Amino acid sequence: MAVTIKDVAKLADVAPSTVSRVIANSPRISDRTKEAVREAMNELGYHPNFNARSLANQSTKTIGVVMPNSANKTFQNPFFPEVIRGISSRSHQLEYGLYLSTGQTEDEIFEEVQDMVLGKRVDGIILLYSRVNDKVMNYLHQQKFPFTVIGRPYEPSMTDLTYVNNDNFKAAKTVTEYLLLLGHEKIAFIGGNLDFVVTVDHMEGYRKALTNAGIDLRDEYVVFHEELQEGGQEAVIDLMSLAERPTALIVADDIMTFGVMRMLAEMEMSVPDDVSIISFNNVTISELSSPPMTTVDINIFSLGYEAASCLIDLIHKPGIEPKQVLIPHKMIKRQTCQRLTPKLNEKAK
Amino acid sequence: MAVTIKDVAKLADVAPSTVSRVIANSPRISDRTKEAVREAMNELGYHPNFNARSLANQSTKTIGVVMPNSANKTFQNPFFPEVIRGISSRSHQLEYGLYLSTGQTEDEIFEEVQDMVLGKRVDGIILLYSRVNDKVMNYLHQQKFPFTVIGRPYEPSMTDLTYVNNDNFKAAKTVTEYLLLLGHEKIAFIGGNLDFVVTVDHMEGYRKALTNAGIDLRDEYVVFHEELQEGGQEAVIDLMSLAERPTALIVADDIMTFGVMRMLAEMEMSVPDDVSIISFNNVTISELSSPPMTTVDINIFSLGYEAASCLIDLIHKPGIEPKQVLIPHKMIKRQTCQRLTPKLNEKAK
DNA sequence: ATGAAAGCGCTAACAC
DNA sequence: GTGTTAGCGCTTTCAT
Repeated sequence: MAVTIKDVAKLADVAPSTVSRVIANSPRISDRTKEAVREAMNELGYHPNFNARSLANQSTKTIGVVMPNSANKTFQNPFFPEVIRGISSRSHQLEYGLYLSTGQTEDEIFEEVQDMVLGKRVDGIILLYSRVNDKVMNYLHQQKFPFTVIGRPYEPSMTDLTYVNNDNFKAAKTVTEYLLLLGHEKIAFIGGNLDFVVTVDHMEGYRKALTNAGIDLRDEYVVFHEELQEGGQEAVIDLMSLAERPTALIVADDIMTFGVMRMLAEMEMSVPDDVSIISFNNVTISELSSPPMTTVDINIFSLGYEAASCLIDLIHKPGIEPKQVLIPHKMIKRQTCQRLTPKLNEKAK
Repeated sequence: MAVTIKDVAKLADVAPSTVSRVIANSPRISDRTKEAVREAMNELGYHPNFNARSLANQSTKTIGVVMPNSANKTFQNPFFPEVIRGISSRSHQLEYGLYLSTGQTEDEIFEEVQDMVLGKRVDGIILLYSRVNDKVMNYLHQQKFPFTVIGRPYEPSMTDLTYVNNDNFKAAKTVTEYLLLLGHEKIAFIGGNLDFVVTVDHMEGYRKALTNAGIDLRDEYVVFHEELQEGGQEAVIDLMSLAERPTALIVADDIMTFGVMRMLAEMEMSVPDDVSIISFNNVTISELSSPPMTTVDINIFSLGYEAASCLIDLIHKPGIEPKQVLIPHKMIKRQTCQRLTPKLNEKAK
């Protein structure tokens, strides 16, 4: 079909194996022949066939990126383009390609992952989420296939995994303490899907801070919602229907916060005068809410970048120690948090 | 290494070719042997090797997705996850995988694309953008490699391309007319990067509507900005510094609109009381601006879905006629447009 | 320093 | 219906 290594060999008057060595830039080939072969390549417009290479090499130079089921709107979150940008960036540097999962349901994704590993379609996999008791993660683990997780494995027993994560527990704790310092005591927590480990960690941080402060955790103040924007809106309805309205809200995700703020505006409640809000992620549009939201920057790009780094390391040195990378976070104070005034406290009742 | 077709053949006591035929579910194999072979497969846990298949077949069953250079923030737009979701959905149905470009600059991307086609890494390519005089598009075209474009080719002469697009000209024209009907005459246009064909089309639609209405197009009212959110903010500064401020804004992209609205809020100008805004795309967060923005839904998911459909068609039937698919758009009226009152007209001066 | 040849795992043309 | 065999294009011992 196309021009192959043989054609080049013929033209350069050498053996195919020599051409192969030139491609690999083997030091055992004389500069003279290297030159000649390269010339022949150019003349013929030779380009190595990827599949042939992969087959002979048992290596594809591509990494699989597995997203959560895109059936629901999770995927709409600007979080994903940004992690992928991070992964992309590092993969490109290290000359790895990216293969994307396309499944919409958990089962479809599981099938795809099996295909990727058993069919040797990729050299390693990055999991873009960490769900409690996740089939895919268990499978990869048990297959001993190179993979890294963005987030933390749900089981402490999975100590031999490589993952990159934020200290979500601490972030949530700090954020709660911050609100406490501002005088808030009725602090509600609007979490994401409880199946995701990050949600659990947020929850625990929130709980811990309250406990430390000697404040009872009220069940009515803790709600979880899967859907991003709709969830935010529903959560607000639930929370603001309570006899004792919260004066501050901790929201799992910036996009959700947009929903929260929208609904609050509709109720003619003002942020931060009537209620303070702080959330997580600091995606790019976050600074464009009205008012701009206070949030925790979790360094999404780095999460992706490091995950790719670790994975490729894992691929190159199979026996290597599992590594846990913690990406720092940082509170970004903008305009949705305010000191609680006694007057507001009244009003809230 | 792993279990191959030969192992299965041996166990089932047939020839390797028979096993291959069973995989392809060839009708020329008796049900009896099919059963036997399948059993052997299960017993051994056989899974076909992808690379071997691709090599023998000259077909990879994967499609390359090429994004604009992610170095700048273009990529942050929720537009991309959504097109990809569309592409994903269709590809999955048709059992194609997705391979993503990772290059950050135009040159890097070009190199990658060459690799994909020359290295036979993918069977076809979807271009997620359409830039004026784009190297990649030209290359693909000249190589006669199967590809589809989301957007319209910049050259009318490229009549043999398959692409899926919105009628961006018409959408922009309609939107301008709508503002005109609301009594606005000082209508500004905030466009995206002029290198993108969509920007040109928007521009033309805007111009046409004004001309039809007998209104002169003022150069000061037309600004272009590459960066999404920052661009929106800068544009507002420029526009509102004019002696005669516009009373209405047409913004190329919802995300930009967030920036626009943020800046307007900072200037204490109210939307839609002081200025009306209408924009394009209707990404998911669009309804969560305050106030919720009026925008044109361009059906992003369908753009991706159809692009994948067309491409795979192109791959299966090489000689097929090029096709142009037009995805309908729809104005979504929310709360950022208002009839111009004489009083407002005064104020604007 | 280079060549010959086997093999990566699968498909397909050709036999029977 | 099923087996034989020759590739697909590259890498990699093993010779020399």
